[in-house]
Amino acid sequence: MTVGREAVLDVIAQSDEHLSAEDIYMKIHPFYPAVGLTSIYRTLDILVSIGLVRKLDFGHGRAKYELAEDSNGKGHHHHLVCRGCGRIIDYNDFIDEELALLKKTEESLSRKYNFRIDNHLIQFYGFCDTCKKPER
Amino acid sequence: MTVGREAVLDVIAQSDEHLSAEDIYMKIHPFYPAVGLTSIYRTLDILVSIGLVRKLDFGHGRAKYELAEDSNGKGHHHHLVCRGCGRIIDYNDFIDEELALLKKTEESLSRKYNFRIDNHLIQFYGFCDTCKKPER
DNA sequence: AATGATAATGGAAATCGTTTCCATTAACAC
DNA sequence: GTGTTAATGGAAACGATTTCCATTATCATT
Ligand SMILES: [Mn+2]
Ligand SMILES: [Mn+2]
Ligand SMILES: [Zn+2]
Ligand SMILES: [Zn+2]
Repeated sequence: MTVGREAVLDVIAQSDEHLSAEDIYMKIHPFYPAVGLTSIYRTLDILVSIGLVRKLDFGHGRAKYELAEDSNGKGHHHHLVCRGCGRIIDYNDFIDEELALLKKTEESLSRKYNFRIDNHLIQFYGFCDTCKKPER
Repeated sequence: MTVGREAVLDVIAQSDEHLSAEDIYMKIHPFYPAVGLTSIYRTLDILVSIGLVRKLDFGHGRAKYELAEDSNGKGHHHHLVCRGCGRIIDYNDFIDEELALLKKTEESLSRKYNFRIDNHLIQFYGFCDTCKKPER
Protein backbone atom coordinates (compact mmCIF):
# COMPACT_ATOMS: atom_id res chain seq x y z
CA MET A 1 0.00 0.00 0.00
CA THR A 2 1.83 3.05 -1.32
CA VAL A 3 1.12 6.71 -0.75
CA GLY A 4 -0.61 7.08 -4.09
CA ARG A 5 -2.90 4.14 -3.42
CA GLU A 6 -3.65 5.40 0.05
CA ALA A 7 -4.57 8.77 -1.41
CA VAL A 8 -6.97 7.27 -3.93
CA LEU A 9 -8.76 5.23 -1.32
CA ASP A 10 -8.91 8.22 1.02
CA VAL A 11 -10.51 10.44 -1.58
CA ILE A 12 -13.15 7.84 -2.35
CA ALA A 13 -13.80 7.18 1.31
CA GLN A 14 -14.16 10.88 2.15
CA SER A 15 -16.44 11.74 -0.72
CA ASP A 16 -20.11 10.92 -0.71
CA GLU A 17 -20.32 11.42 -4.46
CA HIS A 18 -19.62 9.11 -7.35
CA LEU A 19 -16.21 10.03 -8.68
CA SER A 20 -14.58 9.47 -12.03
CA ALA A 21 -10.90 8.63 -12.37
CA GLU A 22 -10.25 12.20 -13.38
CA ASP A 23 -12.29 13.58 -10.46
CA ILE A 24 -10.05 11.60 -8.18
CA TYR A 25 -6.94 12.77 -9.98
CA MET A 26 -7.99 16.40 -9.57
CA LYS A 27 -8.62 15.97 -5.87
CA ILE A 28 -5.30 14.29 -5.29
CA HIS A 29 -3.11 16.37 -7.55
CA PRO A 30 -2.78 19.50 -5.37
CA PHE A 31 -1.45 17.37 -2.52
CA TYR A 32 0.46 14.74 -4.46
CA PRO A 33 1.43 16.28 -7.80
CA ALA A 34 3.67 13.31 -8.49
CA VAL A 35 0.78 10.87 -8.74
CA GLY A 36 -0.23 10.42 -12.36
CA LEU A 37 -3.57 9.55 -13.91
CA THR A 38 -2.25 6.19 -15.03
CA SER A 39 -1.64 5.22 -11.44
CA ILE A 40 -5.13 6.31 -10.49
CA TYR A 41 -6.54 3.91 -13.06
CA ARG A 42 -4.22 1.16 -11.91
CA THR A 43 -5.12 1.67 -8.30
CA LEU A 44 -8.83 1.77 -9.05
CA ASP A 45 -8.58 -1.57 -10.83
CA ILE A 46 -6.91 -3.06 -7.80
CA LEU A 47 -9.39 -1.60 -5.33
CA VAL A 48 -12.27 -2.89 -7.43
CA SER A 49 -10.74 -6.33 -7.78
CA ILE A 50 -10.24 -6.73 -4.03
CA GLY A 51 -13.80 -5.57 -3.46
CA LEU A 52 -13.13 -2.31 -1.63
CA VAL A 53 -14.55 -0.13 -4.37
CA ARG A 54 -17.40 -0.49 -6.83
CA LYS A 55 -17.15 0.65 -10.43
CA LEU A 56 -20.34 2.07 -11.88
CA ASP A 57 -21.48 3.10 -15.30
CA PHE A 58 -24.32 5.55 -15.54
CA GLY A 59 -24.03 5.99 -19.27
CA HIS A 60 -22.19 9.29 -19.13
CA GLY A 61 -19.18 7.98 -21.01
CA ARG A 62 -16.90 7.64 -18.04
CA ALA A 63 -16.83 5.16 -15.19
CA LYS A 64 -17.62 6.32 -11.68
CA TYR A 65 -16.42 4.82 -8.45
CA GLU A 66 -17.87 4.54 -4.98
CA LEU A 67 -16.87 2.82 -1.78
CA ALA A 68 -18.14 -0.77 -1.68
CA GLU A 69 -21.21 -1.26 0.44
CA ASP A 70 -19.44 -2.97 3.31
CA SER A 71 -17.51 0.19 3.97
CA ASN A 72 -19.67 3.03 2.81
CA GLY A 73 -21.97 3.35 5.79
CA LYS A 74 -25.11 3.43 3.73
CA GLY A 75 -25.19 -0.25 2.88
CA HIS A 76 -26.48 -1.65 -0.33
CA HIS A 77 -28.29 0.87 -2.43
CA HIS A 78 -29.52 1.50 -5.94
CA HIS A 79 -29.50 4.62 -8.07
CA LEU A 80 -31.75 7.21 -9.62
CA VAL A 81 -30.08 8.79 -12.65
CA CYS A 82 -31.25 12.13 -14.06
CA ARG A 83 -31.06 12.31 -17.83
CA GLY A 84 -31.21 16.08 -17.67
CA CYS A 85 -28.31 17.09 -15.49
CA GLY A 86 -26.70 13.73 -14.77
CA ARG A 87 -27.39 13.93 -11.06
CA ILE A 88 -27.30 10.62 -9.28
CA ILE A 89 -29.33 9.87 -6.19
CA ASP A 90 -28.55 6.96 -3.91
CA TYR A 91 -31.61 5.35 -2.42
CA ASN A 92 -32.34 2.39 -0.26
CA ASP A 93 -36.03 2.82 0.22
CA PHE A 94 -37.72 -0.50 -0.48
CA ILE A 95 -34.33 -2.02 -0.54
CA ASP A 96 -35.47 -4.83 1.75
CA GLU A 97 -38.42 -5.75 -0.37
CA GLU A 98 -36.38 -5.33 -3.51
CA LEU A 99 -33.60 -7.49 -2.21
CA ALA A 100 -36.02 -10.20 -1.11
CA LEU A 101 -37.50 -10.39 -4.58
CA LEU A 102 -34.10 -10.12 -6.21
CA LYS A 103 -32.83 -12.99 -4.12
CA LYS A 104 -35.77 -15.13 -5.11
CA THR A 105 -35.41 -14.14 -8.75
CA GLU A 106 -31.70 -14.80 -8.72
CA GLU A 107 -32.22 -18.26 -7.30
CA SER A 108 -34.73 -19.25 -9.89
CA LEU A 109 -32.79 -17.76 -12.76
CA SER A 110 -29.65 -19.47 -11.56
CA ARG A 111 -31.44 -22.79 -11.56
CA LYS A 112 -33.21 -22.32 -14.86
CA TYR A 113 -30.27 -20.99 -16.85
CA ASN A 114 -27.55 -22.73 -14.91
CA PHE A 115 -25.99 -19.35 -14.31
CA ARG A 116 -24.05 -18.26 -11.23
CA ILE A 117 -25.26 -14.78 -10.34
CA ASP A 118 -23.04 -12.75 -8.09
CA ASN A 119 -24.10 -9.18 -8.70
CA HIS A 120 -26.91 -7.05 -9.97
CA LEU A 121 -27.36 -3.60 -11.36
CA ILE A 122 -30.54 -1.62 -10.80
CA GLN A 123 -30.96 1.93 -11.95
CA PHE A 124 -33.97 4.13 -12.53
CA TYR A 125 -33.70 6.76 -15.23
CA GLY A 126 -35.72 9.94 -15.52
CA PHE A 127 -35.69 13.61 -14.69
CA CYS A 128 -34.94 15.11 -11.33
CA ASP A 129 -36.70 17.84 -9.45
CA THR A 130 -34.76 20.56 -11.21
CA CYS A 131 -34.79 19.13 -14.71
CA LYS A 132 -38.33 17.93 -15.10
CA LYS A 133 -40.08 21.29 -15.07
CA PRO A 134 -38.95 22.70 -18.45
CA GLU A 135 -40.03 20.80 -21.51
CA ARG A 136 -39.95 17.19 -22.53
CA MET B 1 -37.20 6.55 -44.64
CA THR B 2 -34.29 5.81 -46.97
CA VAL B 3 -32.86 2.49 -48.06
CA GLY B 4 -30.02 2.67 -45.55
CA ARG B 5 -32.40 3.32 -42.66
CA GLU B 6 -34.70 0.57 -43.80
CA ALA B 7 -31.75 -1.83 -43.88
CA VAL B 8 -30.68 -0.98 -40.34
CA LEU B 9 -34.14 -1.50 -38.94
CA ASP B 10 -34.50 -4.73 -40.88
CA VAL B 11 -31.30 -6.18 -39.52
CA ILE B 12 -32.30 -5.37 -35.96
CA ALA B 13 -35.78 -6.74 -36.48
CA GLN B 14 -34.54 -9.98 -37.99
CA SER B 15 -31.88 -10.67 -35.38
CA ASP B 16 -32.68 -12.06 -31.97
CA GLU B 17 -29.30 -11.02 -30.66
CA HIS B 18 -28.05 -7.75 -29.24
CA LEU B 19 -26.13 -6.05 -32.01
CA SER B 20 -23.46 -3.38 -31.93
CA ALA B 21 -23.27 -0.65 -34.55
CA GLU B 22 -20.42 -2.52 -36.17
CA ASP B 23 -22.33 -5.82 -36.11
CA ILE B 24 -25.09 -4.10 -37.99
CA TYR B 25 -22.64 -2.54 -40.41
CA MET B 26 -21.13 -5.95 -41.19
CA LYS B 27 -24.52 -7.50 -41.81
CA ILE B 28 -25.60 -4.71 -44.11
CA HIS B 29 -22.37 -4.13 -45.98
CA PRO B 30 -22.47 -7.16 -48.33
CA PHE B 31 -25.88 -6.05 -49.59
CA TYR B 32 -25.48 -2.30 -49.42
CA PRO B 33 -21.76 -1.52 -49.67
CA ALA B 34 -22.58 2.13 -50.09
CA VAL B 35 -23.97 2.49 -46.57
CA GLY B 36 -21.27 3.76 -44.24
CA LEU B 37 -20.78 3.24 -40.53
CA THR B 38 -21.51 6.88 -39.85
CA SER B 39 -24.99 6.45 -41.26
CA ILE B 40 -25.53 3.39 -39.12
CA TYR B 41 -24.80 5.45 -36.03
CA ARG B 42 -26.99 8.26 -37.27
CA THR B 43 -29.85 5.91 -38.02
CA LEU B 44 -29.54 4.17 -34.68
CA ASP B 45 -29.79 7.50 -32.89
CA ILE B 46 -32.97 8.25 -34.76
CA LEU B 47 -34.50 4.83 -34.18
CA VAL B 48 -33.71 5.09 -30.49
CA SER B 49 -35.12 8.59 -30.23
CA ILE B 50 -38.42 7.61 -31.83
CA GLY B 51 -38.63 4.61 -29.54
CA LEU B 52 -38.35 1.82 -32.09
CA VAL B 53 -35.02 0.58 -30.80
CA ARG B 54 -33.43 0.31 -27.38
CA LYS B 55 -29.79 1.08 -26.75
CA LEU B 56 -28.13 -1.07 -24.12
CA ASP B 57 -24.81 -1.04 -22.35
CA PHE B 58 -23.57 -4.28 -20.87
CA GLY B 59 -20.19 -2.91 -19.96
CA HIS B 60 -18.35 -4.41 -22.90
CA GLY B 61 -17.19 -1.08 -24.22
CA ARG B 62 -19.66 -0.80 -27.04
CA ALA B 63 -23.36 -0.11 -27.14
CA LYS B 64 -25.75 -2.82 -28.21
CA TYR B 65 -29.14 -2.40 -29.78
CA GLU B 66 -32.33 -4.42 -29.71
CA LEU B 67 -35.83 -3.91 -31.00
CA ALA B 68 -37.97 -2.00 -28.53
CA GLU B 69 -40.28 -4.17 -26.51
CA ASP B 70 -43.44 -3.11 -28.31
CA SER B 71 -42.12 -4.68 -31.48
CA ASN B 72 -39.82 -7.45 -30.39
CA GLY B 73 -42.38 -10.14 -29.69
CA LYS B 74 -40.93 -11.07 -26.35
CA GLY B 75 -42.19 -8.06 -24.46
CA HIS B 76 -40.40 -6.41 -21.62
CA HIS B 77 -37.43 -8.39 -20.38
CA HIS B 78 -34.29 -8.08 -18.34
CA HIS B 79 -30.81 -9.47 -18.88
CA LEU B 80 -28.34 -11.93 -17.49
CA VAL B 81 -24.79 -10.95 -18.43
CA CYS B 82 -21.92 -13.45 -18.32
CA ARG B 83 -18.67 -11.92 -17.20
CA GLY B 84 -16.75 -14.82 -18.70
CA CYS B 85 -17.77 -14.90 -22.33
CA GLY B 86 -20.01 -11.87 -22.54
CA ARG B 87 -23.08 -13.92 -23.37
CA ILE B 88 -26.36 -12.18 -22.73
CA ILE B 89 -29.53 -14.01 -21.85
CA ASP B 90 -32.93 -12.37 -22.14
CA TYR B 91 -35.34 -13.47 -19.47
CA ASN B 92 -38.81 -12.59 -18.43
CA ASP B 93 -39.35 -15.10 -15.70
CA PHE B 94 -40.67 -13.31 -12.66
CA ILE B 95 -41.15 -10.34 -14.83
CA ASP B 96 -44.69 -9.84 -13.55
CA GLU B 97 -43.69 -9.89 -9.93
CA GLU B 98 -40.65 -7.77 -10.67
CA LEU B 99 -42.65 -5.23 -12.58
CA ALA B 100 -45.24 -4.99 -9.85
CA LEU B 101 -42.60 -4.22 -7.26
CA LEU B 102 -40.78 -1.92 -9.64
CA LYS B 103 -43.94 0.03 -10.27
CA LYS B 104 -44.56 0.42 -6.57
CA THR B 105 -40.94 1.37 -5.98
CA GLU B 106 -40.97 3.85 -8.82
CA GLU B 107 -44.06 5.53 -7.49
CA SER B 108 -42.68 5.97 -4.02
CA LEU B 109 -39.28 7.09 -5.22
CA SER B 110 -40.92 9.56 -7.57
CA ARG B 111 -42.89 11.02 -4.73
CA LYS B 112 -40.07 11.08 -2.23
CA TYR B 113 -37.37 12.52 -4.49
CA ASN B 114 -39.69 14.46 -6.77
CA PHE B 115 -38.20 12.58 -9.68
CA ARG B 116 -39.98 11.57 -12.88
CA ILE B 117 -38.96 8.01 -13.64
CA ASP B 118 -39.52 6.79 -17.15
CA ASN B 119 -37.18 3.86 -17.50
CA HIS B 120 -35.25 1.29 -15.57
CA LEU B 121 -32.27 -0.93 -16.10
CA ILE B 122 -31.99 -4.33 -14.46
CA GLN B 123 -29.17 -6.69 -15.14
CA PHE B 124 -27.79 -9.69 -13.31
CA TYR B 125 -24.09 -10.37 -13.64
CA GLY B 126 -22.31 -13.65 -13.17
CA PHE B 127 -21.00 -16.68 -15.00
CA CYS B 128 -22.93 -18.75 -17.46
CA ASP B 129 -23.19 -22.47 -17.81
CA THR B 130 -20.07 -22.70 -19.92
CA CYS B 131 -17.92 -20.23 -18.04
CA LYS B 132 -18.56 -21.12 -14.45
CA LYS B 133 -16.95 -24.57 -14.40
CA PRO B 134 -13.27 -23.62 -14.80
CA GLU B 135 -11.81 -21.51 -12.03
CA ARG B 136 -12.94 -18.54 -10.03
C1' DA C 1 27.48 0.45 1.26
C1' DA C 2 27.10 -2.28 -3.02
C1' DT C 3 24.36 -5.65 -5.52
C1' DG C 4 20.57 -7.58 -7.60
C1' DA C 5 15.68 -8.95 -8.01
C1' DT C 6 11.10 -7.31 -8.05
C1' DA C 7 7.22 -4.24 -7.79
C1' DA C 8 5.44 0.30 -8.67
C1' DT C 9 5.46 4.49 -11.18
C1' DG C 10 4.38 8.34 -14.57
C1' DG C 11 4.34 10.16 -19.10
C1' DA C 12 3.88 9.37 -23.97
C1' DA C 13 1.76 6.94 -27.27
C1' DA C 14 -1.63 3.79 -28.80
C1' DT C 15 -6.34 2.06 -28.84
C1' DC C 16 -10.96 2.07 -30.19
C1' DG C 17 -15.89 3.17 -30.10
C1' DT C 18 -18.22 7.13 -31.26
C1' DT C 19 -18.83 12.06 -33.04
C1' DT C 20 -17.90 15.92 -35.75
C1' DC C 21 -16.74 18.13 -40.15
C1' DC C 22 -17.45 18.94 -44.65
C1' DA C 23 -17.85 18.48 -49.40
C1' DT C 24 -20.99 15.74 -52.35
C1' DT C 25 -25.38 13.89 -53.62
C1' DA C 26 -30.39 12.90 -53.48
C1' DA C 27 -35.10 14.65 -53.14
C1' DC C 28 -38.38 17.78 -54.07
C1' DA C 29 -40.97 22.21 -54.96
C1' DC C 30 -41.40 25.95 -58.20
C1' DG D 1 -33.64 23.88 -64.94
C1' DT D 2 -33.01 26.39 -60.51
C1' DG D 3 -32.82 26.64 -55.91
C1' DT D 4 -33.59 24.82 -51.21
C1' DT D 5 -33.17 21.35 -48.01
C1' DA D 6 -32.23 16.81 -46.05
C1' DA D 7 -29.27 12.84 -46.17
C1' DT D 8 -24.92 10.74 -47.00
C1' DG D 9 -20.10 8.69 -46.50
C1' DG D 10 -15.29 9.19 -45.55
C1' DA D 11 -11.69 11.49 -43.10
C1' DA D 12 -10.46 13.47 -39.18
C1' DA D 13 -11.20 14.56 -34.43
C1' DC D 14 -12.50 13.18 -29.89
C1' DG D 15 -11.96 11.27 -25.24
C1' DA D 16 -11.78 7.75 -21.82
C1' DT D 17 -8.96 4.10 -20.95
C1' DT D 18 -4.83 0.92 -21.88
C1' DT D 19 -0.45 -0.25 -23.23
C1' DC D 20 4.50 0.53 -23.47
C1' DC D 21 8.63 1.40 -21.58
C1' DA D 22 12.32 3.52 -19.33
C1' DT D 23 12.96 5.14 -14.56
C1' DT D 24 12.57 4.69 -9.65
C1' DA D 25 11.36 2.84 -5.12
C1' DT D 26 11.59 -1.27 -2.08
C1' DC D 27 13.93 -4.62 0.22
C1' DA D 28 16.60 -8.78 1.06
C1' DT D 29 21.38 -10.58 0.48
C1' DT D 30 26.15 -9.97 0.56
MN1 LIG E 1 -24.11 5.13 -4.97
MN1 LIG F 1 -32.61 -8.20 -24.71
ZN1 LIG G 1 -31.48 16.73 -13.21
ZN1 LIG H 1 -20.17 -17.28 -20.32
